[in-house]
Amino acid sequence: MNQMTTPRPGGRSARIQRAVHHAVRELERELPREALTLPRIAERAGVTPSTLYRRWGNLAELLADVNLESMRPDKPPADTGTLTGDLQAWSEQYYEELASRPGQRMLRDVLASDDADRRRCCSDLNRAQMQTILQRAHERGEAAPAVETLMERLVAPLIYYLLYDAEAVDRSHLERWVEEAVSRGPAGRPETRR
Amino acid sequence: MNQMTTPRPGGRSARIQRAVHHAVRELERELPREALTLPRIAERAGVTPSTLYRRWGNLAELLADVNLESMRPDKPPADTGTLTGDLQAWSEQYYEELASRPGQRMLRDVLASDDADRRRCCSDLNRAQMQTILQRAHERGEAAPAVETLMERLVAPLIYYLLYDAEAVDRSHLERWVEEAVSRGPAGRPETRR
DNA sequence: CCACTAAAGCAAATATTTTGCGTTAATAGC
DNA sequence: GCTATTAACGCAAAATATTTGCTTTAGTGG
Repeated sequence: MNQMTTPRPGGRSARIQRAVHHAVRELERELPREALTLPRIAERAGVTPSTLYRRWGNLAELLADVNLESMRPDKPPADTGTLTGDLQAWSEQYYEELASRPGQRMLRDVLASDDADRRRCCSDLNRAQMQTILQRAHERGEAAPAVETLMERLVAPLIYYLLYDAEAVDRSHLERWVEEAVSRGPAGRPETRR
Repeated sequence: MNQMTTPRPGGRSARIQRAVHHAVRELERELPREALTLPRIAERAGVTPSTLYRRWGNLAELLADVNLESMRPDKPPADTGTLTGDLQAWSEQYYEELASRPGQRMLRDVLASDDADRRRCCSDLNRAQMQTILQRAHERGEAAPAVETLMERLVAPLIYYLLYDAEAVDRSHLERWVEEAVSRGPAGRPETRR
């Protein structure tokens, strides 16, 4: 059921997968969420609905699959020269992306998925970005917290507010979370090991 | 669309709402999620499906409404005598509740809702629990952090992991989050004001 | 190039959602 | 209390969406 592993990648299946993903992205831009229907997607992709039902099971899983792909970052986080700067830049762009109408929809559609692997994968994308930023800090010789500290102090609050009350967040929140993440808590001094 | 404000609370509407909520809770225990269908709920509640479509719009919003009610705590958090103890107890029971199969479903169904007020309400339930615990700490004369600190350092990481990777959490995580939440970060000393 | 089979297409059978309209019952004004 | 008003419900027909059995197509391995 997971599209990560396309069986028979060498032709029709892959072609259809691309067509369907493309159709979903187009229709997500054109239609309000409640008008997104599986037969409509099938028609746009030039495929019969039963193909989609057989491959993805239902609309929710299809959207989760496509949106997870859309959330995959196309470029590594911006390099601003400092750990704090990198985190600040990352959090701002991440917030912009997920606070938007389509972003909110993506986030919710992915998290609504029944597939635990898919959800974990989504978190791993965030973690990988944090790793990249920490790796750079390390190379510069900056003291840097553990990756889980960044997940708990920056990513988690950010996602929490994006999900429950996106409007309540502003730049000052992001700055505070970044600051508190890099200066680590009293429970542990800043760590340098990657 | 929101059930918080039942129009004509004085009779049939309220009766039907109760019957429907009850039917959903029963069927959630009896059936796997994908078998939960709106006509089935209507039948169990002794109501015609069109009533449900007209009042709630679709299955997702109905489930979100019912599950939000289910998440409303029936009793205040346990009083263990200390702030740390209260937070530890609360986080353990909250984790137990939401890491379970039905808990995971509740959480996702509520957060999948389109209704921003409903989602915010869900967060406010958590915040109110934290407030209660802080209020007690204050009465005992304990130093205590601001409520938002608890939200960011304890509630947010907890929810984040429950959503993305519930199996990755164990008691030691909870203990750490509690500890780091009460000892506040370097960015601000423990606060006493409520 | 052929045999095999996973995946797609097609179409009939089900199930669901939506809608128009008549009916019921809660509420407000008297 | 009694009546007028109207929100919400029930019913049933129509429109959509989903499931399923069977056929066809086209990758893949020999």
